Amino acid sequence: MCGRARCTVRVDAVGRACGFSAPLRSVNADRYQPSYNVAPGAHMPVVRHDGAGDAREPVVHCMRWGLVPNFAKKSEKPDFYRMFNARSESVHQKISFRRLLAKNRCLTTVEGFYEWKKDGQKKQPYYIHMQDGHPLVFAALYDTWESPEGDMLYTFTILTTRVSKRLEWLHDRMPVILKGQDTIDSWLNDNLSEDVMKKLTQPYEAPDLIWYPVTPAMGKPAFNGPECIEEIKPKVAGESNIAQMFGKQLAQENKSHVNKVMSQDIKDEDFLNDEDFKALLAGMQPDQDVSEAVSHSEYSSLDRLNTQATPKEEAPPLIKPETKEEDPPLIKPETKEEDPPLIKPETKEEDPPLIKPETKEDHVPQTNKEEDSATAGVKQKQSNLLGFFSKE
DNA sequence: CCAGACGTTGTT
DNA sequence: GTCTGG
DNA sequence: CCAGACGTTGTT
DNA sequence: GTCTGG
Repeated sequence: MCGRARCTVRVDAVGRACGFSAPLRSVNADRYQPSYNVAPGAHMPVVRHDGAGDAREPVVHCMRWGLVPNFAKKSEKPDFYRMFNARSESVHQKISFRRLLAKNRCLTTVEGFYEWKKDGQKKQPYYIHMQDGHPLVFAALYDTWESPEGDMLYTFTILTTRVSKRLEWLHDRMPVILKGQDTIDSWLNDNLSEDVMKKLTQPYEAPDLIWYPVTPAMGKPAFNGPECIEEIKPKVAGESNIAQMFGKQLAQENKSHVNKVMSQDIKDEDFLNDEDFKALLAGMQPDQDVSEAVSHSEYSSLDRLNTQATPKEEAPPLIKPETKEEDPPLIKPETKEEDPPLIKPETKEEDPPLIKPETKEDHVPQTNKEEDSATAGVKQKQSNLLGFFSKE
């Protein structure tokens, strides 16, 4: 599945990432805060078609992740976590999604997403992304919901599918990644047959989708800087020492067949690098000044790629997830503070202060007051097609 | 007819 | 909105 | 998705 | 465990 992502793509690069050569009009771009750790509820750039007939055109519309269906009760707060994913296998038999298939398909682009793999008690997050740093294009559906105040809320959900063979050891679901222009166009334009649908929702198998472990600190949504995607050495039971060496070696082998994806011309400037991001946090415009940066964006961090980043095509998982668990490493790693002893010593001496030390932690942006924008509501003109999705 | 649900994970 | 359950 | 809280009384 | 918040 997909419940967390890095979304730092610039709004003006989203269209290109989806294969549009001309710049796209944008809607509510101001609400989008690029982040290395977006969760449902956040605003993200989405490409959808707006208008009908001759006026029909693709736009980059910043919407909130997590579908709030049109019929949601106005009496309660919108819940962005209930439907942030939609299973592609069942999407046409689910009431909440089926209605969106004809006219409300859209795309969203992220540089990568996170999955947590449980290793015993611990959960280790991994960052999954294209080896060359290009954004991933996800298939998505959007809907609108009118708030009690009369504002129109746009939300979307990301389609998921079973995982590719390669990703199997990590997880069992993954987002529907559209690969290639034909696939993207197919999803966006109004001609979906069952066959096409099936083809589009195949799990992404190519070896240029890679992953590595990242700091567990990114589990906290407020931890949303570039550190989120820094590779760490997994301190995971069963994945240390030998396994790591193996992974490293394998990753190197795999480096030999890196291939380029899509024929588009995506440049460094399309991504927020660390400098841009810091500037952004500081309230500056990413575009102005901010050195020329570039230096160590995607690519330098890619050089540090190692550890079982890329399991082989059909090779079984390097590390058998179930096989280990309690296996002590051959060589005792240096003192791990986190290591739970077999028997819990009661040394746990956390004296609760009478008064909670104030958790200075968040500077979380303000609440979004979905104000009435000049945006016209979508004129949904029902039209032809789609007798298809009435199967069971 | 009206009322109520409408979704995804992951877990042992 | 649209489907299921009573 | 993960993180963090999870309660009452009565008070200035 | 279960709910809320981001």
